[in-house]
Amino acid sequence: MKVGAGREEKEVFAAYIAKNRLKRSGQREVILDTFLRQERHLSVDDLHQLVQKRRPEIGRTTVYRTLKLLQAAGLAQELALDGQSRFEREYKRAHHDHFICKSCGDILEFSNPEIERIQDEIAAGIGFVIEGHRHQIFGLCRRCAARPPREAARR
Amino acid sequence: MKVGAGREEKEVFAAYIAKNRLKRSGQREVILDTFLRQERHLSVDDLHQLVQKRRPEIGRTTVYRTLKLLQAAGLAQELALDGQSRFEREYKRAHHDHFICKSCGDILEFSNPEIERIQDEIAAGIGFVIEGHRHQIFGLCRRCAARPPREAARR
DNA sequence: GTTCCTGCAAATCCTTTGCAAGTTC
DNA sequence: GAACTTGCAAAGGATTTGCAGGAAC
Repeated sequence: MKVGAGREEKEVFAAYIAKNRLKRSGQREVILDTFLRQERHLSVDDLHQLVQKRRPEIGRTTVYRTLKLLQAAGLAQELALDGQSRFEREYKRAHHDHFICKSCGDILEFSNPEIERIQDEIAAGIGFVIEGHRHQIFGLCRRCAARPPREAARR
Repeated sequence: MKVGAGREEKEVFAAYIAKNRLKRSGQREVILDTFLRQERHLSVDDLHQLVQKRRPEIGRTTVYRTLKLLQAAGLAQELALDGQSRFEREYKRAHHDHFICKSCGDILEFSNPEIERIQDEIAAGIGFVIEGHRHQIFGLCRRCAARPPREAARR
């Protein structure tokens, strides 16, 4: 991640806090900063663990709650997977969908304007007003597909 | 649903039972029959309630377990939504994806070969082997979109 | 008889909520 | 000091599992 990146997002968060008459707190600062330093798609637990390395006393509940704020502020986006949700940065990022490797759990992004266009077209055809969508493709990533029947990694 | 429909599926289920040395049971029969009579996308609870009208003593657990069998036999497909799963008939039905109305909960189906083709193309490009996908579009169905800000119906 | 099924209650898993104590403004 | 936050424990909701009793083969 680029040096200095995240500054803008921190300002957005500060503005969100101010606008909604909420309060700043050390926990929120650490959670946001930790979140911004990651490129991966983090589960709440992933983030909580990273946060605890810096401030062991911060609880999982606070991570859940802060993530809700980040979503409301447009900084984080939830990726609703099967068992648990994962979160990724959203600020100034273009819309995209995901490939999810069932073997190693890796998540790859993709986007295609043509698919979006067709979706809109079909929706318009039936009078459906789109508010959001979830397009996830499951399977094996290149590496896992290459590694034959061996056993699956984590997950 | 057409008269007599479901017969084929019952045969498929019987074959599945036999092949796997499982046993037939009244519960399974009623659950399958009830499932086949529905066109909607049923939650486990929906199905359980319908089943109980015919055989009040059948428990939810058995419905869960039978639904797993139906999936394994290729007769039912799970639609993994946010809070709870819903199930739809799968046997000899073409692949399709869903529009889900956030207001009335209605689920509409759609399919587009072009989207599937593009997906395959992108996957091939990154060496990803597709095993399945979930493509759900949320928003408001025609009727709910027409009915302005009034309050939302069920969920 | 053996093996499979069933229903209940209990257990899981992830996420949310109640609450008393601690912070921020 | 009022209003918001926090962390813990408890609550929730959907789904699964342990188990003893009951069917099917």
